[in-house]
Amino acid sequence: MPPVKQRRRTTRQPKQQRSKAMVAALTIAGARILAREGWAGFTTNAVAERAGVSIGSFYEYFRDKQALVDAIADAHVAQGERLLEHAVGLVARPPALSELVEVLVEGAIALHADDPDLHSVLSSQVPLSPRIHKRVARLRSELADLVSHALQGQVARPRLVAQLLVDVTDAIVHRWWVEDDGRTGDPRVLASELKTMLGAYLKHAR
Amino acid sequence: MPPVKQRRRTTRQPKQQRSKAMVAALTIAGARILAREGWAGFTTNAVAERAGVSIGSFYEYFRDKQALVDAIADAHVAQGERLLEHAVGLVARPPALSELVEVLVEGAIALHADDPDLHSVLSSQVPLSPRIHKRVARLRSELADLVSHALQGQVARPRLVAQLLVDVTDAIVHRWWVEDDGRTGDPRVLASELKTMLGAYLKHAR
Amino acid sequence: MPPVKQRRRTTRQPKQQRSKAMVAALTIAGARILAREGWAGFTTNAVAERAGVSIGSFYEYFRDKQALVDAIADAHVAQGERLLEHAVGLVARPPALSELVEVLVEGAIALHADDPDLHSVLSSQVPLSPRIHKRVARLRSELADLVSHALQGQVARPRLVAQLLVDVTDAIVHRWWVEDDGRTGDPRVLASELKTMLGAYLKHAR
Amino acid sequence: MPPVKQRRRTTRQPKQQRSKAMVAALTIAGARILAREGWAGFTTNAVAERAGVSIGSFYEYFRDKQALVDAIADAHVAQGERLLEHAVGLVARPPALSELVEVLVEGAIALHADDPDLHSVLSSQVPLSPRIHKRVARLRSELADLVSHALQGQVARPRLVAQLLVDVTDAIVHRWWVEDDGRTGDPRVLASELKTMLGAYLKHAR
DNA sequence: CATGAATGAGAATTCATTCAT
DNA sequence: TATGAATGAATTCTCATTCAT
Repeated sequence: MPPVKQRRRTTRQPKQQRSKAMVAALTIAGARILAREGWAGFTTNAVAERAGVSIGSFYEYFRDKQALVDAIADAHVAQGERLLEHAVGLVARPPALSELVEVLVEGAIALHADDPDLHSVLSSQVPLSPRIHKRVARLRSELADLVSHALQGQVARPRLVAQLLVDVTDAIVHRWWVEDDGRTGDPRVLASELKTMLGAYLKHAR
Repeated sequence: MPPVKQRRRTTRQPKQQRSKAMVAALTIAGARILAREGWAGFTTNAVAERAGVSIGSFYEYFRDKQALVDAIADAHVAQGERLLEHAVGLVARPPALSELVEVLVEGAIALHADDPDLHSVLSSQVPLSPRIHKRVARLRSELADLVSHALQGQVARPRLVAQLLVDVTDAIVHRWWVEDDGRTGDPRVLASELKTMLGAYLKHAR
Repeated sequence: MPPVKQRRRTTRQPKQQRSKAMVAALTIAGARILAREGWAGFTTNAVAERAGVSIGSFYEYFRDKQALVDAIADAHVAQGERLLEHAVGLVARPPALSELVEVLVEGAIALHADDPDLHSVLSSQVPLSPRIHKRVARLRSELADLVSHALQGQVARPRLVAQLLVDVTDAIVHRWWVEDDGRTGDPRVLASELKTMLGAYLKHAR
Repeated sequence: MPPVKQRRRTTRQPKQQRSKAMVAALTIAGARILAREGWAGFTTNAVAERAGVSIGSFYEYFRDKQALVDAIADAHVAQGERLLEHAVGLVARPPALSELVEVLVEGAIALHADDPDLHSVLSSQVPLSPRIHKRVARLRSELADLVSHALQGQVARPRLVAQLLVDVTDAIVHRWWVEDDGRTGDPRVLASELKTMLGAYLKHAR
């Protein structure tokens, strides 16, 4: 990006600034309504009102309702990506296998602990566009690549093993943390047992 | 003006042949629409039309839209229960650990291979009543009991291990067969690796 | 009516017998529903069910819903007529003015005490056909004639006075007994004062 | 499927000019339809169409159909209150008994001469909410208080007498002017006789 | 650009009535 | 005649979206 002159600092790109603020306000308002009232309460008028914006402006910034849904989902996934990047930064290179399991499971839990109501509604009621599904799939895939890299030389077929680790961890934590009806039992105990399972698997795959 | 609610609303039980046929036709039509067009296309008028029945008849047999949703979900879960019972019947008593893993994973796959589009819509868009959630939870719980019983004396804390086996298998198969956008890779290969993982875990837990 | 031979006593006019029973059952069932659930709960299917008759038979005996409403109203008015005839039979000929007032007011009260819920619904919610309105008007008119006759020679313009007596009594008792929201006060005290008023009027008109 | 009820439902207060005009247009259109076609023709779509407004706008200004009914009834009662206040203003303080009777009867007639078709439908077909019933009861009660005050020192038990005067006058005029099917006779003649009756009563009660 | 009143297609549901058996 | 399953027009109400100001 070419350096910008110091002049006109206070008024630079007022349109884009304003636009971004508007989009952010609507996205946040929408996420809140979705989390608190579910899909049934999520109407464009309700979102605009909560964002303190006219319904006309809503349609200035979003083509239609689905566009807002996508923006909310995008933001949620992006937040997940950020959490993940952060966690990855904390890991020793290369990590010990036991550390890998620990980080994977705790990372998944942290991920699902972030705005769990929104996460729940998003995954069980909201019609997400294929783009969002792809993005989530890509995120998992990249994570599997990372894990695969860490497993190089330690297990046979590291990519496959990595894929399994990531998918199992995410799927099971999702079920225990967001889908459960209180039937399954203490999720912390289960998570501990999950680590045992993954550890045993890695030891065996070595 | 909607009349004050105080009708007996029998919604005549489907005792007669004809009634059963009607309920079946509507349930099937509804399931087909749900599978093909998703929740958005699932309107009472569309279901009645596809079933070749008047909208009035729809409400003769179902109290309201939710009742049909429940019937569809019930039928789907019942089909799952039937598959499960069948699979259980095929298992040696007591099964070898390797057989247990085999049956669990293949059973889960068979379960999710049954009308996967419907299964997908049902689990990600449709507002299911608590009764259905309970029923699914109970099904899983009973399966875990079964597995737990088979593990008696072979592992420490069999109920916990069984719970983990069942939940992991179901969650991961659900993801691969129902949620996946074609990113993950060949699910058969993954399933095979899953068996390896569960086998390693059981061996370790012994 | 020509004398009927004694033969075929037990089976005479089975059709008309049955028909009358049917009409009566439906009329009574309809009246009960109207009284208990109001106009909102008064559906043809509900009436047929309560009468233990199929909806098809309903339409065998009544052209449409309005015909049943009219039958119910007719029966209610007829019951009123019967009460009136009875009361008239008890009155001295000619009655003293004070007795006349007494009988009028107490008669009106008795009239309104008969199935007051039905009476209330009939007069404030149900769309009655003009025929019924006419019949009620005629009943009042005939009563006024009766009263007028009793007043002959005792007051000037007896028909006018009679009309006023009848209308005032009926209107005010209707208001106090069926329309009142519990604001007006003790209706027995008011009724007593009403008699005072009517008495004073008759004395003055003499 | 009707969304779960939890909206704020402001039904924006008619603060602005435009809003008031809208509410007025819908109320008037509703009153016209009620008067001309009765409760049966009174559908929300018919009202909106007659008001030259979309059905959506109807629900922007009225929570539901009952809210419009209430508004129409409120407006009708308010008109009655206005007439009454006006009439009261014209009365000498304290009025002679004969003037009191005159004002009461003529006031009641004026009241019932205002939109008699609407008045009729409102009192015999429309399901009015308790609030409206209370308001009408209060209006009568206040009128009785007024009359009672005027009767102080002129009759024994003025409140009771006042109550009777007001109730009789209102009930009988209601019957003659809005319920009558042309059977009763010339209402003006009857009204004159009514005054005679009330006058005789008051003279006697003195 | 922003506003928010207005729109109207569309969804759920009811119930008087019919007609094949 | 009796039955009652079936019908479908009609009704209430919602909410995504537009457009005049």
